[in-house]
Amino acid sequence: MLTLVALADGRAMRFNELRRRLEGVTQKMLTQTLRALEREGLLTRTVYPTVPPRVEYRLTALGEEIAELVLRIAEWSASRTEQLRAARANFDRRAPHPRPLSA
Amino acid sequence: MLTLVALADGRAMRFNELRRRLEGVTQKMLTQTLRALEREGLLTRTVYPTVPPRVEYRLTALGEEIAELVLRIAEWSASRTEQLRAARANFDRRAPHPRPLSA
DNA sequence: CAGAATCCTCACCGATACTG
DNA sequence: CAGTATCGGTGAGGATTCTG
Repeated sequence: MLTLVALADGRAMRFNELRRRLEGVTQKMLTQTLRALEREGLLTRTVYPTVPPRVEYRLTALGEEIAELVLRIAEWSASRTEQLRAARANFDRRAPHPRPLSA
Repeated sequence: MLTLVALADGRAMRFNELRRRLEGVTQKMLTQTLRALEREGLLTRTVYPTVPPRVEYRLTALGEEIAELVLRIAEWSASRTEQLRAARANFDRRAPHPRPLSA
């Protein structure tokens, strides 16, 4: 999801560059996610046989299509953070059916 | 995700009705998902104190906003199933770096 | 730099039984 | 009907180490 957003501007990005942009993601998960997206045909992985190695990831046409849709959701949720936060606070305050963990 | 899509037409739906529409979902997961969505303020849960009980779920205005965005992604992926399938097949055939589990 | 390999934990989820 | 409660396994993912 956010990996797609990080690439949504159409630029090619290197592995650690992505990793920095998606702060908090582990190397394992990023690798795994990129492989999955590559497998779906949403991005291409290009290895330049230099030393040190350089690997670039770039969205395919297919990838850009869905990245745009995902981006819209990201923007929507960013624009609604306050309402969402308020809803959560309200829900937790009124603490419905399953009794909360209030001792 | 799909729970939002199932409610995207704006109708109120009952628990087992949703469960049937989302075939494969367990009762536990559906309950859990509905609670989460309710907590985010994306849907309302209305209990009619009849016997047997009747509980209706309906998207809020906020929920309809995001449901529409999610619906677009669902439609997109439905429209691209063949390309996605082909990409997967191709990827698996060429089986990149991490050696596949081919014995 | 861009990973692969290994180990290990715990929380996710299914299955099952019970209830107002 | 619409849940809650409990148990148990399993696999996702973190941490760490190693490499071309």
